[in-house]
Amino acid sequence: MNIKTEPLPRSFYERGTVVVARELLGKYLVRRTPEGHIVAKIVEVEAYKGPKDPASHAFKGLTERNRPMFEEAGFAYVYFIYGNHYCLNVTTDQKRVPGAVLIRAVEIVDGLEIARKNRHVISLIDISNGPGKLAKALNIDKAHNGLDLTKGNELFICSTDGVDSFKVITSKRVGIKAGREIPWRFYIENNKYVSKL
DNA sequence: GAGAAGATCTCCT
DNA sequence: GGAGATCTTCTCA
Repeated sequence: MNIKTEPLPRSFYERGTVVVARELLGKYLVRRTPEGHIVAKIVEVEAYKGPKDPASHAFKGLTERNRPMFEEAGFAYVYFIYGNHYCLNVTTDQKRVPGAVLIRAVEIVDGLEIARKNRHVISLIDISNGPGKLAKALNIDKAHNGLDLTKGNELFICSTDGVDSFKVITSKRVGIKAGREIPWRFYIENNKYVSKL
């Protein structure tokens, strides 16, 4: 199986948020840094929408913070939370229709030494099995907020040539207080990098 | 301008 | 299994 170097096109992201979230599983997140590149397979995601989703940042309408969710699809939406952590999202759906997919966990397949250095942990799994962890491992912060993921620059997402078969598990979202009952969390079955079962 | 809450992680028991 | 860390953003006065 070979990883393509072409970023996914804008049209991939300009669909319903839940569909995009599901299809992002098994895709590869590529991060280019001065020290080298890191490639990470996406193994866990959550979908967040707009006015009908009480857990979403866009629930109460447009603010300066959630603006990327209302803009065009295929951009990074990075926000800072709990005084410690960044979370990486990908914007989806049509312009003015808020939507984003939170990338919750990845499996690093290349550039492991760089990621490990960013994280200061020994355990392989602990490097990237959570949204705050993977952002730190890939050295992603608010400087990447609003970055276009279809340009193939320092951060983008691409697919693979071969067929990577896996089973997708659907479950309820994690770490939120409102909208818990909506089953918009998706992950790859039996992947040990998934944050919680 | 102040206060509260938050899509989490880590350490401690 | 539980609580503290720690700061940005939003809301209200």
